[in-house]
Amino acid sequence: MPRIGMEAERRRSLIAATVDAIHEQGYCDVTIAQIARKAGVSGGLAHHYFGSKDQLLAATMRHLLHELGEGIRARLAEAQTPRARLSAIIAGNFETGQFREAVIAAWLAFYSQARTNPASQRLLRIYSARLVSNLTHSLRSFLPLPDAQLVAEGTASMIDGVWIRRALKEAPPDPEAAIRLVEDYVEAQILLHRARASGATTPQPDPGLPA
Amino acid sequence: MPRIGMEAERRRSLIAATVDAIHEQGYCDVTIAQIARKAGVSGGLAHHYFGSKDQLLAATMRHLLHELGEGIRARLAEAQTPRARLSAIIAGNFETGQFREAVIAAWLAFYSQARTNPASQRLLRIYSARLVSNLTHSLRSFLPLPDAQLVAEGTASMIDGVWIRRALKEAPPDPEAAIRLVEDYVEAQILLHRARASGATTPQPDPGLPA
DNA sequence: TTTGATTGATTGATCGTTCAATTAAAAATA
DNA sequence: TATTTTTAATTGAACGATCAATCAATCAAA
Repeated sequence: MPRIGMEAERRRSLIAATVDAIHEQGYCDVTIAQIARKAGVSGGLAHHYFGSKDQLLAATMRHLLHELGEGIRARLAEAQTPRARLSAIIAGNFETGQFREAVIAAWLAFYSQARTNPASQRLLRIYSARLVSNLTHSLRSFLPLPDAQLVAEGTASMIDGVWIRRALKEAPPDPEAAIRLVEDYVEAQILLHRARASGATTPQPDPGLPA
Repeated sequence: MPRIGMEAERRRSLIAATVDAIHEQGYCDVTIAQIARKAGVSGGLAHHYFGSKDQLLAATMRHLLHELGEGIRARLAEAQTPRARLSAIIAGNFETGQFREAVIAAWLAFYSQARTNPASQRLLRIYSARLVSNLTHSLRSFLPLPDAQLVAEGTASMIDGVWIRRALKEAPPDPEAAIRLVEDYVEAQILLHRARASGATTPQPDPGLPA
């Protein structure tokens, strides 16, 4: 079998196998042997190309981040207006291929793992900061900076929340419903903050009882 | 040392130690020995009271779900109006004691683990369904059923999203900022859906380019 | 013949789990 | 009260299984 120039293909299939294995076995219980078998190679080869289990998992995470980022970047390049840029970011986060059960399982695991792994944490923070920054910038067309920052953080939270709640559902992912939920948030927030700014008497949330 | 009636105390401290250990080591790398040491007992005792590592982790999850549920129930009992009930649910989800780094780490791990563990999945689904049901019921005072259901799902997503994004931050958790974000969502959604229902010309989200 | 790809048996360490032995509080007995 | 017996709590050493990582041997394309 040994043909020349196998490395790229092996790396690709091992990373894909890692995502599937996490989906099926769970991040904690996944073994190199399972991943390798799924990729159709021996366990030794995974070490040969990635060095260690940790590095394979890290490479998988970088791959997912990269794919998501590329998808969003492509959509942003086509967007003509600030409002269209907002929609591009939102839709990019729920692109088919990303918003799949196996990928969701991997993301969840990485979020969990990033809490104790500095390298993973750094990656996620950079991605998250860029997302919020992009959102804030586009929102500035509609809102003053403090409001834009608030809504950007809210939008990022809503996106992550829709992702995480996917992990609990049985029905197949519904990107359109997900997008609608986030778009509704953005739309309503723009209206609400504008109304507040214009001094309209808007009903305030009930503070409830003190804790 | 052996005094009588230690079981309740040991169970409590072992569960507390489990949460802390997950926080420090990460769910995957946590060992019975570490948890036991943190609780000040031997590894054997953890098995004596919980049977296995899996059962200890499951008990910890049930404990967290129970605490969160009790907190919300207490707040709901004091709420007088539908709007106050909404705020009670939201505030309950960010109660100090729940909205802590260690607890967040544990929740994240459980969400990830629930994907492959049917028992954990069932627990999370039941909790999630109850949350959405409570939200929907209170929202019915402001919105027709389909809208109420949508906003309830959105609120649950926003709560989960704010939680998960906590895991990425460095600064200590800020319950008030978290509550404000979710309250803003609810408030704005009620206004938006009412405006749409009353036939007002509301700007629609930019559909963007087809995927 | 050379070279990179690939394997699979092996190793070494880790960790969940078990269990026989030990401790000291509580209960029973003298 | 003093002493013995009982009982639950607790330990820590030992076992067995799992798995990441290594590496010498093999294979086939160049």
